[in-house]
Amino acid sequence: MPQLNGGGGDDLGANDELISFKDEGEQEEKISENSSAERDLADVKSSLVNESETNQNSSSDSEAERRPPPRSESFRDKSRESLEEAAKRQDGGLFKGPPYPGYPFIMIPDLTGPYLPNGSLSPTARTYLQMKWPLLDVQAGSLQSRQALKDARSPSPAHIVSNKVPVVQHPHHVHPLTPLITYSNEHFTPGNPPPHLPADVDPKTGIPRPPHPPDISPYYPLSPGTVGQIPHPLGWLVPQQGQPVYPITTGGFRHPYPTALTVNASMSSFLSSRFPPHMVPPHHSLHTTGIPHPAIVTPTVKQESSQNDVGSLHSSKHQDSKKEEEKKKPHIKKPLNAFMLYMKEMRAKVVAECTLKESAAINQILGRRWHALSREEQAKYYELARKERQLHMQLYPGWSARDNYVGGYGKKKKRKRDKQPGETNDANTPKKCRALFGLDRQSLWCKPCRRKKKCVRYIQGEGSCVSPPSSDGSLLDSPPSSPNMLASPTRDSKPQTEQTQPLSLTLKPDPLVHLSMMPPPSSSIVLTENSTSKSSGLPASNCQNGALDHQSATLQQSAPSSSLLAQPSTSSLHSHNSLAGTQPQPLSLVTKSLE
DNA sequence: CGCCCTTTGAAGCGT
DNA sequence: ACGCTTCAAAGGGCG
Repeated sequence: MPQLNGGGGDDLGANDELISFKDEGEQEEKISENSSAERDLADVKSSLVNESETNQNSSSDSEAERRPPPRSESFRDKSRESLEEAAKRQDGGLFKGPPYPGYPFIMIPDLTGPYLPNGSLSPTARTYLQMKWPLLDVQAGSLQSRQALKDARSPSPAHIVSNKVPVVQHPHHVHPLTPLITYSNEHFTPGNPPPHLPADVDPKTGIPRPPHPPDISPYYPLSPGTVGQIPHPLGWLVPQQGQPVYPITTGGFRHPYPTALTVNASMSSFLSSRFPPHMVPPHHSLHTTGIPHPAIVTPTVKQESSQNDVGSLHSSKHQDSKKEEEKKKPHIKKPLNAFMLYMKEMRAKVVAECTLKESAAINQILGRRWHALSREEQAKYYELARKERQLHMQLYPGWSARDNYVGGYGKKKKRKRDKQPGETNDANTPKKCRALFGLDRQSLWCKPCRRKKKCVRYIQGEGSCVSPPSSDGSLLDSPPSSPNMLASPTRDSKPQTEQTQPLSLTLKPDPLVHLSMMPPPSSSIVLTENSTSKSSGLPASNCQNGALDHQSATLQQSAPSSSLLAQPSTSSLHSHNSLAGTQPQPLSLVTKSLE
């Protein structure tokens, strides 16, 4: 998808979002209404204002409503199933669940509406939201240098991006640092405005904002009390006091982080939100080279672009010195993309809801959820990601993803797995044995997998890589994350925002589901997830999956995979339904053979 | 200790 | 232009 982006992704922007949406929802768009991309985005963004309403309709909200009682603690105790299975089971409960009283993080309403007690926003909240989107008025100014670079490399019209972001509908005066401000204040500002900030004055209008009600949570997780605890939100941001969020290393970059930026309160708040206070080193007396910011990691992994090193690093010819230098260089991480932001935000919730802690499993769940998100919801994250990139760009003008790219020769390759390109993406591509069967069922793994403990790739007919007896569902809903399987279908079925966003929408069609889900769309999710969860035949996940009727769930679960794989189209949905009813056969792997 | 797993998206690299 | 690869987060699993 990203490739589609004509700009090459440099544009930071809207394009990406649009495209991604387009791609993912290609069918959807055709089916539903092929509103122009621009319009979509615009709508999405403008609609964000009324997010509360939207959210209420969204599955998430309903999910919230349906959130079952506290999860059972048993999950962990159970024999550990495959990540996938675990994910599925856990996933079942993800969408449900009442607000967690003790939950450490506060989520912003618009994004996490579903998790709000009532799924509704207080008037204030709305106000807050309304102020959210005036962001994209990015002033090319500070970005120019960097963007110039980018432009040089790629034709992508960064400037256009900044200007074009439809979101710009805000009439407000734009502060030079607007991007940051909006980014931070409006997007990330915690419910409690930073102490240093004059109450809540709208940077643009100068009019004091209504204080954010406590219930309004920051976009990014932020410990409720932490804000106050932090002497100065900027503490770690401001050079004098500490380190910029995206610290600028002495020698790291040609253009040190603009003072203005550092001073920018909003920025700080953003940063603090982006990188929650708890992440901030307790002592704000961080030296400039310190690595207080999560984005900057002590370079175990050195940064390669020597060009970044300014004089500070005497490009000594000695390796030792080089190493030292390298060590000195902070590792500036890539800005988080939309999904990463989403994960970051939601992971805690997922973890909280499920006892499951394995990131792999959780990520699977998150991946599904991501697909289940409505465009609007995703748009938010895309937008955030865009800003993130912008911010990152501003902070590290000279930084390039290349700096962290270790694919080159002689580089310590961090290569993880030798997965075939598109392996995960390929709908046809089965899950890896480990993912499929889990550690507990290694007997089912294919030989290579067993030997290596690491699944190379599922080979049809090979070894015992057979679809799990009852766990059929596993495969099927197995990482629907695989775009082909779920993503596209999902999108297809997903009619725009209004529609609920059950995890695997494709699975929804089940008549049963409809019946039960009539009221709140979310219910569908519940069903699906339940089905999946129980697919393994394991006890319901502790993630509160009990709600669903097991039988229906069971039926459902088996079918989807086949339908999905065979036909990742809306039609599949229906077929699947029928199938589900009549033929509860585990097709997980079988499907593959079909192809 | 360090990589793997897992997810999506962005971006670099190679052809 | 296209496709593949790497890296972002995260934390348990595993050699």
